[in-house]
Amino acid sequence: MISQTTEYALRAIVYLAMHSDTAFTTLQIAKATRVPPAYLAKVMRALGKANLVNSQRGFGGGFELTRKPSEITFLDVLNAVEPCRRIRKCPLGLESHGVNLCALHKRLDDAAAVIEETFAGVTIADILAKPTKSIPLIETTGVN
Amino acid sequence: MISQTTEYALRAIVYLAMHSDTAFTTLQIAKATRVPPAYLAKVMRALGKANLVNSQRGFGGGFELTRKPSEITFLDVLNAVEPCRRIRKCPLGLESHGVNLCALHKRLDDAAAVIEETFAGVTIADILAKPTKSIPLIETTGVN
DNA sequence: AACAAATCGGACCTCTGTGTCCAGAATATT
DNA sequence: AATATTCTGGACACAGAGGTCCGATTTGTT
Repeated sequence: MISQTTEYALRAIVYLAMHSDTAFTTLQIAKATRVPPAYLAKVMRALGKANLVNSQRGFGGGFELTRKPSEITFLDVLNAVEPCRRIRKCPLGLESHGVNLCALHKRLDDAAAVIEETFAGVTIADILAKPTKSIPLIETTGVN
Repeated sequence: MISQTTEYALRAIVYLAMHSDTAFTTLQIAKATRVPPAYLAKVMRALGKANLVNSQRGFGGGFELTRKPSEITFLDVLNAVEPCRRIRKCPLGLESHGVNLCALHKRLDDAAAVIEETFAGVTIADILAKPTKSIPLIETTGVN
């Protein structure tokens, strides 16, 4: 359902959110999130263009979030890398249907709508706050 | 969200449901549903393997549903052509996470789960019954 | 038996998502 | 000023989805 690229983008954003106010290089993020470094570089550029992260070149540079984790939603990240394609008009091109979707396409679009709405309501801060057995991106040793 | 192939498959199934107890050739279905004929042939084979349609070769042959529209769900069709990939274990391969998804992946899997559950609850009969302004696959002239 | 109508199966093509790589531009340190 | 570090932008490679095509096989009609 969700593309690989979107998942990578979310991992990176979550990682940055876990270590606020510090810049991280592509390589650092890639290592921590286990995303192919060269590909993550491309994803980070997309996140930059969407203004979700600031980038700083040169020595000591890297990426950091442009706003607080509580102000970044899943949908923001999704839209940055893979625009959510809703069904706006009849895919068959039937003139008489036009914008009035038939039951079939209405149902399909409803599914997309649910995802969109759900993701719009979930922030990165929610992910950090949620107490689960596993901590995002972190490998816990038996010591815990 | 939903693949092109799945949409094609649904169109074909809905079309057959609208004309029960008659066999239709790939070409007939393709024309009515506006799906590329050669590709629909491949999709129909998949639907046949999933036992959603019966196929009859030779003169007068074609496809028809194996069961009543009320007994075929969206999920049946989805699974026939594009198995729904849920997140079963940590995509990073973190040992400590394993089957206990972290908040991030839990959310992503939840989205997939919602689609899966929703589609499991919608039958082809529902699509036919639903009175909307537009009738699935049918171009209505101004006469209506 | 011969023929025509259909599906079946697989080979092949194209395009997009995923992924790699490298030269160039910006920036901090020395 | 020289150098090392890091992002930027684009070219290239690979795999899978979407799509085409054709010979082989089954089946009904004549």
